[in-house]
Amino acid sequence: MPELPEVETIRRTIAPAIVGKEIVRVEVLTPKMLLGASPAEFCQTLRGRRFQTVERRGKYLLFQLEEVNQTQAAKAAANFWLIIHLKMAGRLLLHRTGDPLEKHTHILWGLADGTELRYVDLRHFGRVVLWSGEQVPGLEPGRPAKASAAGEITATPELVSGLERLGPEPLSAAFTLDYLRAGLAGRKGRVKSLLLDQTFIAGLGNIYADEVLHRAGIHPEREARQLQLAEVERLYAAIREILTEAIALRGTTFATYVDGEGRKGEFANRLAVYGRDGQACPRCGTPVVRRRLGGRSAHFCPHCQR
DNA sequence: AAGGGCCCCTGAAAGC
DNA sequence: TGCTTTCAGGGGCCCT
Repeated sequence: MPELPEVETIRRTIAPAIVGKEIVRVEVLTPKMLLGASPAEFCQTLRGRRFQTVERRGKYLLFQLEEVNQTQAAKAAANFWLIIHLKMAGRLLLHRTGDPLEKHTHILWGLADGTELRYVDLRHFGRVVLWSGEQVPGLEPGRPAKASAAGEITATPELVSGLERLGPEPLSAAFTLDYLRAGLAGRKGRVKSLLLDQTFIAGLGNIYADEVLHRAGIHPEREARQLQLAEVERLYAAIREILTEAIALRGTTFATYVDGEGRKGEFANRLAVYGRDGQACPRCGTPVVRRRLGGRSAHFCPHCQR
């Protein structure tokens, strides 16, 4: 379940190991993970290019590519991006070329220095898109951008349209108390459902939504528009605090998550409610409750969260 | 607008 | 003990 802190940790561990390095070999072992290009197009386009930047937007990873030894004209003509969403169980791992292949390895990028970036995904839910365009859609943290004109390779809308429609980055200046207040006002849905809505805020998933609501002392089933200003202020602070702390601890390993170096995240030790149903709330000792909400499990303290 | 259900998929855990 | 069923979940999509 990589959410914003896990994806950011992966970005930070992967980036220094691949930026500036040329891709000399690409293998697609599971074609269905690819959108927008055939395996042959995918491999051919990536070979001979170099990772230029690695960015994150919400739970998406965005790899900008540049051609090795290209002229300025060629540079302008073909700007490619690799867009990856890890969904439930996707992992990006750094290996030496020739290391034994882990089960559920789907894509390999062999680099010129003998290292290899691997996409591994037990659930096969994640997707990888090759995107051609001057700019990648939705990159600005504040407002969704319109898609730039695509080149000869057209990405399948599914993944890219999700990227385009993302709401603001919760740790950016674009995510203000006023934005949160205005967004909650008038919404009849439950506050937790809204926190999980990626078009409202980018990057929260089930774990951090539950943790944020616990820190803010707000019941997940509260109607969004009924929150008082003091509660919205607590919610706003909790979102930024929890995400910042989780990034500092390199994310949460609950089941399968590891970063690019194979390391687990340490925020699991800090979880107050998620996965702790029946155990004592760290604040008041009341047993944590788990309840089905919108097809997902919600964990909360019935005493602290009203 | 918002909620429910379905789907993708595998492996762990629970049920029989 | 061993086979079968259930469940977990990000998010797109469809239907009401």
